[in-house]
Amino acid sequence: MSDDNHQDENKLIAERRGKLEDLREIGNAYPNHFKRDDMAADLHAAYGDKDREWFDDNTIKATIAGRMMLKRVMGKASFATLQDVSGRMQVYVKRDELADGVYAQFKSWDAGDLLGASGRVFKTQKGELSIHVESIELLTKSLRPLPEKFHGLTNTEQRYRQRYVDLIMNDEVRETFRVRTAIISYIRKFMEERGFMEVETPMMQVIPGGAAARPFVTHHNALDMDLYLRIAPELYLKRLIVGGLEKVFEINRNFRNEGLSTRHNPEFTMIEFYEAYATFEDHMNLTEAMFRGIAKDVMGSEQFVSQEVEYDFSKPFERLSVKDSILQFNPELKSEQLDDLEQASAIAKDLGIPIKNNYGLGKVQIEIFEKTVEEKLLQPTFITAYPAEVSPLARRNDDNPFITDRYEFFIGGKEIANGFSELNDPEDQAARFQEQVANKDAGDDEAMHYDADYIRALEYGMPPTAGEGIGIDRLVMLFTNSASIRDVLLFPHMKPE
RNA sequence: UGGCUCAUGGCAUAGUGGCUGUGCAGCGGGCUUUUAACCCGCAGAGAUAGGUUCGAUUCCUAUUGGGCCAACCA
Repeated sequence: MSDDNHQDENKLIAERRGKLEDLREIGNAYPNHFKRDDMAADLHAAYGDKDREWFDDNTIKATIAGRMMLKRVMGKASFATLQDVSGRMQVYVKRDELADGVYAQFKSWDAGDLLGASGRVFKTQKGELSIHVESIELLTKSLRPLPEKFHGLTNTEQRYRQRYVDLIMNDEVRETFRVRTAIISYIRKFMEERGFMEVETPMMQVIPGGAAARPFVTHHNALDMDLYLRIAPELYLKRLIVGGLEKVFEINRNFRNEGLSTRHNPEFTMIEFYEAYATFEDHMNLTEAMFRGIAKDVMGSEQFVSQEVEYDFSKPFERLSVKDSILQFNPELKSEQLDDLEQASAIAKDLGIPIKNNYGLGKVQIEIFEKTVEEKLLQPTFITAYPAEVSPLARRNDDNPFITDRYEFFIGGKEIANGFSELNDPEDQAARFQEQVANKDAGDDEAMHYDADYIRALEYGMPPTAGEGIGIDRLVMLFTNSASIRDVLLFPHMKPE
């Protein structure tokens, strides 16, 4: 910003600073004594349907507080609109009904100032529920001008950088985050009702595990050692299963040192849960119940539209294996082609997928799946039978060791969840870690580390267990009809100004 | 990281190779039921750095920041 701009901005702020100076001379410029009794939404709910005459016979006193969003001065009387967290309430202020000098002060107050007002509830000639003010005071002076009152704040960058202004100006943004919190609250209750225990496991890990992703590195000074911000809590939660907690979940942030997009933020929220003596099929059912419950109990309907896709969660969610889904969306392909590494690799290359030498058949199949199927899975779909090669923590299928008892869950063409029956064979797990280490040595910096303590834990015996992780941000995007993950994060990651 | 695109008063927008308009907000004045209140007057602006040009906010290049797409991933 240029010096000129800076000066001009200061003109508006300087005007308000001058007003603040005057306030300081009168007394306490930042009072803290005001007690509010009423919320805007409660008053609307209680009296919104009364007609004008009703208030002649019923004197309702109300005391509200909030930010002045609109102000209309008409000589010796004025209207203003105060906004609190619940909504808006109009106040009517008359010079001759206030203490001496208060109306003159009111006229000097600016949009954005925080006010406290008390008076009688009434309806205006046009029928708007309002408060006929008997006393009003300034609670906090706002030094910076609000955005334009009709169009609000639309500049995307400023909305994200100064979310506080976005929240002041845009009702739908407040609503999105209210829904986000309601969904998380619902999920927490959903899990607790089923006997799951909420736990907290390390965010800073010596060995980052539980997913294939690049971690952030930080340093512990006293111990003089590098630590990794977790990419997933998985291996710690499964240690708790070994410890006998049997049903655990954690809702918290993961950190991945990858690119940003409309679906990716470096820190994002996941729920992971693990349940002893359950199978991946139990968890597909659990997931289905959870999503249906969110639609019904949080959003109010099993039928809704998000990003121009119509959903009806009263219908059962589809289940389809990786291979069958590829065949369904690529009708020209034959099953046998997908079972042969050379033929499958040729198909992938035709699709423009770069195939590395160390790719096995399973990896090639997944590449084909991601290229040709994933974005087309608009309706809720569990894709099952993931190859073991790309599932280093999942239990092998009893009938077909090439695949695992694993699924991913897709809605709107986006992966929302990933779950499987857990690999609890310590020797198989050790071998799979070795494969990951070999991949890492071959240059795959997203391959997993060998976690010897995790193997030791498995050697004590982890009961047959199933587990799942759900990306909360994407889930919230679905239900709030948000196109970008930034719209469901209060403070999305931005480069410094 | 690559492609496309955007950057004008506090906010929202328009136009232009030759003194940048408009609305809201602000300041002064008027107005005792308005609601994006209204009426009169005033003040305030082209991200940064270069280049082309008599002259650049406008054209070109680079930089910075944003958005979308692609890549990585969830």
